[in-house]
Amino acid sequence: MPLLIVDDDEAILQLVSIHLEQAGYNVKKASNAEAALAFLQQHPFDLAIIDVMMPGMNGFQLANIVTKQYEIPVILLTAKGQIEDKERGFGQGIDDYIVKPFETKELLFRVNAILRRYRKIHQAQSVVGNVKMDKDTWELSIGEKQFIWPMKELEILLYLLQRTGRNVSRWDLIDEIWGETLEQPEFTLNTHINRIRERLKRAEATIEIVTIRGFGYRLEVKR
Amino acid sequence: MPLLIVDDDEAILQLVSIHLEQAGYNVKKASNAEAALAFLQQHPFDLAIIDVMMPGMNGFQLANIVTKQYEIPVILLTAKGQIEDKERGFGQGIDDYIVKPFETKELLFRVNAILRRYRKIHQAQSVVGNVKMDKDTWELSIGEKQFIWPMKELEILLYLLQRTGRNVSRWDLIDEIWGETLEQPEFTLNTHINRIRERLKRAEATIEIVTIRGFGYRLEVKR
DNA sequence: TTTGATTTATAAACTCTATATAAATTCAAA
DNA sequence: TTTGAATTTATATAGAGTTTATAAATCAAA
Repeated sequence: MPLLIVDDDEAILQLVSIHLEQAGYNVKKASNAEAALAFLQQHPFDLAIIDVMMPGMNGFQLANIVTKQYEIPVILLTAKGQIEDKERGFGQGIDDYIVKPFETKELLFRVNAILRRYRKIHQAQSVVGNVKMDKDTWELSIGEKQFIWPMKELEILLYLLQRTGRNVSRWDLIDEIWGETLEQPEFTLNTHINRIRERLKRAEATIEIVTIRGFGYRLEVKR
Repeated sequence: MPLLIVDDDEAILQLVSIHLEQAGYNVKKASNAEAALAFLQQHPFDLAIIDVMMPGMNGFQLANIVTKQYEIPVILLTAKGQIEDKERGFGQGIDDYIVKPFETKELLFRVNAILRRYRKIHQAQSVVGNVKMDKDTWELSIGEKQFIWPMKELEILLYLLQRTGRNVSRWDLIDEIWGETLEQPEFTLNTHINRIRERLKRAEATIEIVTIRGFGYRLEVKR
């Protein structure tokens, strides 16, 4: 899960990212607000950790943009003296504060907590392996990249994603995706499955569609 | 966003205005109440920061006029000994006090907070790539140049800007921009998108509108 | 009269489906 | 166990149909 951490202090950047990466997160580092915004424009993140005190645009301003525009939770890092900042940030979309100096364990704990909470709310996503798909907007990301695929292929992939690890019959799939109206449903489905496989391979997805001969398909996580 | 700061102390005037300008505000300076009133008559302001202790008309009197007559929020700057002044001002439209000496950062926080409260919009600008748009004034700049575009196109662009990197359905867009009343919404939207693209290209914007066939559009930063 | 918004008309692009052909698997018979 | 026909699935390609883009015309408002 991609996180963004923004701090002008290189040491903290390193320290924090090492620990978060160890915990399985994908961490991008920015040493100022401008760099952070650039990252945000390129990739989707699930959470941002932002230092309040920075040269140029400060953490509060950045946090505001992040919460409003990108709608992801934010954790602010604030120095000891500025605890009153808390009041100013809460209720503005800031999800948590951590006062420097802090234990990395504590940070990790909070990150986990927030993401857990947040994911419950935003459960419009199907995630399997390194493939993530948003049911509402059809946004598809594989690894860090976002992809634009033809609709039919997205529909089929979603159907399979939602049944990962289970056998899905050809006819269930055909019924679900097409209803009745298809003259040569068998071959048409073949074609689509074939194309999806190609794309998954090209995108280096960690999932694959396995053929269940005589029955249908099954989506699995590669290992 | 235009702010007015009134103080007889030239040093403070300078210090504060530099910081506020850095934060993206448009700051006008007045060194006494008379000059301040002259400014207020000429230009609309969104907030005034006023020193209590001034030669001639004092800060309280000025603040009263400002809040009553121009109906904008006021922050009073008060020296350490005069904290009892607080009682005098609150309930009169004074929104906040700051005691000298103060951190410019603190002032900035309060300014942001108050403006937010007042106009509910706080991040009045959308910035993506080299495109910047002010939601209040519809000012649009691409690179260094400013542009005047037709309203409909600005509305659509803003909607997309605020959802950069996300897929936006045609119908969300149409609903948002037009509501219901449109006979051929599909084609109308096409036309507008087309024009926006032309203009973005001519202005050498670093963003582009990508088509999500069968769904809608998505605004992205070019690379 | 000029500018912006919408509609209409036409062109272009892309998806989907169908078809053709190849490859793989199954199964039965030798 | 091997072989080969039958069956199922994979892959490649092309045409039909749909969606979107573009250009031009009309309408409305300033």
